[in-house]
Amino acid sequence: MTPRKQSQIAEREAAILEIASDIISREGAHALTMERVLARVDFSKGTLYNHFTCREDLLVAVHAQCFEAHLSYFERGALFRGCPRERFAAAGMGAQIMHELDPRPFQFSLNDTILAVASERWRELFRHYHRETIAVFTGIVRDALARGDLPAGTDPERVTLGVWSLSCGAEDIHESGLLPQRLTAEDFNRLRSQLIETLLDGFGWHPLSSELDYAQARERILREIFPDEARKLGLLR
Amino acid sequence: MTPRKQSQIAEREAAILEIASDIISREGAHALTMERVLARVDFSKGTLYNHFTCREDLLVAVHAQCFEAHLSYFERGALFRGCPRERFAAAGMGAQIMHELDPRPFQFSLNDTILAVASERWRELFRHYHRETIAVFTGIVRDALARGDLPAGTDPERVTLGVWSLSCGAEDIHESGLLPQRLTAEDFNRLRSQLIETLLDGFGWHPLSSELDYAQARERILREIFPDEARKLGLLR
DNA sequence: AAGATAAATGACGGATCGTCATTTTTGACG
DNA sequence: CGTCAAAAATGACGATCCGTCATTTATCTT
Repeated sequence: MTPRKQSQIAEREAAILEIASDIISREGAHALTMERVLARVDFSKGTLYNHFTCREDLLVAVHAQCFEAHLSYFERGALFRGCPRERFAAAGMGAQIMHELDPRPFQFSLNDTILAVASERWRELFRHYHRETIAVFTGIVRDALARGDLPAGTDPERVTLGVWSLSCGAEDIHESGLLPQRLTAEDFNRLRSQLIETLLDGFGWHPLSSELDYAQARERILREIFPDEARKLGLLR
Repeated sequence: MTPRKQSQIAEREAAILEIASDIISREGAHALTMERVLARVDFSKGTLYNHFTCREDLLVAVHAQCFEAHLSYFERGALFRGCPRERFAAAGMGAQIMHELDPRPFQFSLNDTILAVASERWRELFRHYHRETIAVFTGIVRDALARGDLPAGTDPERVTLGVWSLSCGAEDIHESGLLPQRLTAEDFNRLRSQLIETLLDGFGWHPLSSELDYAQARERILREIFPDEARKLGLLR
């Protein structure tokens, strides 16, 4: 296979994913159909099915890509020079910043049955990024445990699972439109962050949110880790 | 309309909901199609569409029914004679017991777009039970606030939202099969309960889980509130 | 240039959706 | 009971979407 040809195929794949992602962000996952992708593309159905074995496969691929995009932000946040609890918050802020730069509603959880019918290629990529993401957060929790910031015997995976669940669940509920009062995206993100901090307080992770100046920590994180993005969003300078 | 006729229509509706619920619990919501419901019923498509305007409408109706079924258990738990924190736990146990008696995987959150296309009848019924359920929990939180068990100024709705999010999110993640280790339903329920208790500790809701004998509280709740169900499940006597 | 391999095509059968003109049932009333 | 209007039930229909596969086209090898 000539490189020319290879890159053409890769471009096409990227284009499909871009279109699929656009449809999902505009109208939700249920609106993603192969026919609609085809309508916005200049090659045939058979070629589309060479890249993605079925509708679910494409859905998983979009999710995997989204995970990949988030992961780099999580990792940057985890590099913040501060105590583990600040680093954990910084990693979370990474996702929020990314979301504000490119606001695509996104569920990080995929149904079992959807994953099952997807191709091995995309399913494993999705699982890979999922594991990597969990690992970033769990790594920070382990650091906190090593320093004695968390009670000995705390299961690091349980902390991550709790935060992850809370985050996904809040997203779900927000998207269902069933919240008593309608919140702006910004208010909702603040609420979610506060709930996560409350949960971490519940684990006894020091310094507790009452012992930490969050406004200042947030300022430092933005300045030191996400300066360009923060400026672009008008959060800095 | 003669009563004979009316009850026949009501029976039919119940039958449809039962079949739909069965399909969903066996194969997931994606497997619910009008055609498959029709295949298990002895009347025609047009009649089915007299009861439910579209697939999504039926989905919302099933969810509303499930909410209704849970609500009575939540309410029973809330009547437990104990401190608010115990009552909150008792309400949650109600849902678990019901789930074990009739194990149907269930998401309490419905997509915005699904609710939007459903008929007003079922959508409003769903919203009604949703609000009622939230109100049960939020009522207990208010009682705790009134007694000074929670820090003054705590927003009761935020507590409920946090618990609800955590609960739904954990369910999602469990069903995605992405947990590192595979958990039994029982282990998962225990894990979820513990995460919720941790979150409530984070809110500073006294008595904290460390200050309370949970095994004993659980025993009392089963004995006093859910004696029949607990015995049937072999949790008592 | 010819043959072999890989990629692309789109027509097709099948499932499902939701509609609606038509038929059947029901109930009210003389 | 017979008539007739309203209500309920029917199922054929057009439309959308799925995923396949025999065929055509492009690319590579020698």
